[in-house]
Amino acid sequence: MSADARPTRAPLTCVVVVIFTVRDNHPEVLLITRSADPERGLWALPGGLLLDGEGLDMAAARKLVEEAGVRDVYLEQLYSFDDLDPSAPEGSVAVSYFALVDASMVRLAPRDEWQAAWYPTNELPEVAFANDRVVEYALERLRNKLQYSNVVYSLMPEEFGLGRLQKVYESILDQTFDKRNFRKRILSLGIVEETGDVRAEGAHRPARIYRFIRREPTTF
Amino acid sequence: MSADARPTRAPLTCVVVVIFTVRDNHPEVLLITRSADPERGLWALPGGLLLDGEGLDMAAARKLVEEAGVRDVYLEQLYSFDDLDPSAPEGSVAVSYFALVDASMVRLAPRDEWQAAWYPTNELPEVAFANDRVVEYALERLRNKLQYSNVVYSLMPEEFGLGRLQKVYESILDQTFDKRNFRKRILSLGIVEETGDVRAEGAHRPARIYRFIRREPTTF
DNA sequence: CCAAAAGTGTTTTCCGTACACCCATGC
DNA sequence: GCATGGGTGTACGGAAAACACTTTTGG
Repeated sequence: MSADARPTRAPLTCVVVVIFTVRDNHPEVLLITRSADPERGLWALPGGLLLDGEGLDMAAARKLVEEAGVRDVYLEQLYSFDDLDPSAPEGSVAVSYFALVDASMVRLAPRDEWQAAWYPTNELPEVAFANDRVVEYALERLRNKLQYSNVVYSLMPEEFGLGRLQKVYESILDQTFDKRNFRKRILSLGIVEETGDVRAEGAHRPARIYRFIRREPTTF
Repeated sequence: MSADARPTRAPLTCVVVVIFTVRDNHPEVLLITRSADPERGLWALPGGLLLDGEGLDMAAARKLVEEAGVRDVYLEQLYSFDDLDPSAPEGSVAVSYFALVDASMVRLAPRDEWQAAWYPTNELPEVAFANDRVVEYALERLRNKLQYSNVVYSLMPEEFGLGRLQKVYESILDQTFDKRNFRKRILSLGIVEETGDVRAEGAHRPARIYRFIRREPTTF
């Protein structure tokens, strides 16, 4: 834009997606073993270059389909990092996203060349490209987002009991809540409604089943 | 990253900076008339390509120095847009930033080739590259940020009266506050301290002068 | 003396938190 | 009958909101 001719840089731009789920009361992210250099063989977040004619959101959504087999889940742009791959001489920009998926909806594509696996966010393996920083940042954003939005819908099945919902909150925020206060808060938000059904899940009283009134992002 | 060979896209990546200030009880942004195609002659946000060896933050900070003559102000990455310049065949990614400057610190560089001017955020001229969307997004983020951080320090001079500070909050949030409640809230945050001075500003009682204890970003 | 902004406390409302017991079920 | 999670109401405390008058100055 300026008229002078200082040497400029055309960094390679790619997307990277932090796909969260909650399994076994732990927040987990999807990692993939890299099949190409650099960092071949290391675990990394799903990501890659944009296809021809593709926008950033589209590329991130495509990764979700390719790697987790899900679409129409909560997906939000996170941050653009310029320092994840110091090996790129022309510089690199990684536009990161975070996504929330219900573990029961996920279908990991069977692969010959590389593998995909869920890792608890606090027990990541060695990862390429400082991807642990990206996960950390995404987790922080997710924790904030839980406070003032309904995005948790994207981590839940269609129908669920409030106990299950509470466990998801507790897993991500890494703290426990009083059952009565939690229910009061959630119900007062008016984001869930009773289905009328109950479901027996074990050797105890069956739970009333709820669903989200709107399965789309809402800010309180 | 994948082994297949679908055609990929290497979008041009640039930075764009929304520089906010408050003048005359209005939030304003710095715009520049474009001296080059495309969109020559239209107003646009300061921005451009990265210089060789430069990171995103560095490029944004450089724009602040070049266009507003300020450094060490609050600067935060905002969002990366992929649809601001539909004319670019290879695609374009604009990494946007927002900055907060005290109007009295700004020294707009005198230019032959193009002009810079402050515009109230609600009275933007016709702008290039959908920059109005970027401004709108930045303003929203700024409004949120005011609620839970001290970033307003970057919009204020070193020393100021609480009435002046309240006006800045009111200008940006476009609402008025009760004077007593405002003062209570600010003082209880413990982010400002009295200098001990007072300053007479007009035909009324002089105001006690305060300063920010820490002129760096803090989250409440 | 008048206009203009500075400065000051109390009351009420609302929300978040703390807290303990009974219920329905499977085994 | 016992272990397990489901389900319920009340009381307290702190923060935010509502609200009106006096002070100091310049002109």
